[in-house]
Amino acid sequence: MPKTTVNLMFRAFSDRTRLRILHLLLKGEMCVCDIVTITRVPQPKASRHLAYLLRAGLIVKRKQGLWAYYRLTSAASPFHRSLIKCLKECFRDVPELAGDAKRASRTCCQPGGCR
Amino acid sequence: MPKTTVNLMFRAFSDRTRLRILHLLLKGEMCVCDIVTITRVPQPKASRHLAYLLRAGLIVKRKQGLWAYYRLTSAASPFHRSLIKCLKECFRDVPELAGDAKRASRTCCQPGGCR
DNA sequence: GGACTATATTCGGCTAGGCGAATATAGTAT
DNA sequence: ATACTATATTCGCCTAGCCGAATATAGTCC
Repeated sequence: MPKTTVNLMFRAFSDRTRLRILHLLLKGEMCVCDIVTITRVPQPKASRHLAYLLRAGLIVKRKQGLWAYYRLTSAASPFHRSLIKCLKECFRDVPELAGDAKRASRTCCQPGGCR
Repeated sequence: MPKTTVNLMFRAFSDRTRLRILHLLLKGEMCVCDIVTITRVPQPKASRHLAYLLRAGLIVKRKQGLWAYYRLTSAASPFHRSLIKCLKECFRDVPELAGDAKRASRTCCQPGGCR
């Protein structure tokens, strides 16, 4: 029985680290080093989860020189849109998200990234 | 790191069988034997997934004599409500759901269940 | 009591997936 | 070339969780 996109997406949301990354990307494109700085997650771990999200079709990658920028894919289906809504709404239910948001506001995170 | 309710709920939605069961329960309360008949899933497997959904706080159980009836919990948080919206919207993205719906309409599934 | 029914749980085996640590890749700079 | 930076991947280990098969529980009926 092959897995549906729906299953993959739910699964992607079910990990705490991935949820944090996805939530960060709600604000827009972000490079790996910013994600690592903000979440304080070891870099290989962040990259692994980003690869997972990429496979699930939830994010896209843009390579520029040495940097890799990720952003959420634009939601094509109503299902995908609702899922993003869930993401926004779980802010108060996941403890780490507040701390991430605070650190994100202090991190440059301009268009153009960590430079 | 303890798991949040959010994580548990997403995880609960990430299994195909559970998604089918949850989708059935959108129509209202249902007993295990109806779920088994409609989904054609082996009974122990259905019970196992129902136990999982119970732990995740997504459904509640009502025991009446020999029968066990399950229904969705009423969504308390905005997050939970959006998640249920996702459930409704993934109908066309998960192949089995159409067949389940067809069989559900042929099954009695009245208030009072399979009897 | 025994037989029957509906549901739940346990067991063993297998796979997915999480982690830290180490290493690889690849672009930039000198 | 070397050195440095950002990111990705691999490795080995461990846990969660899925499955079918078998068994247990528990309520009903005779």
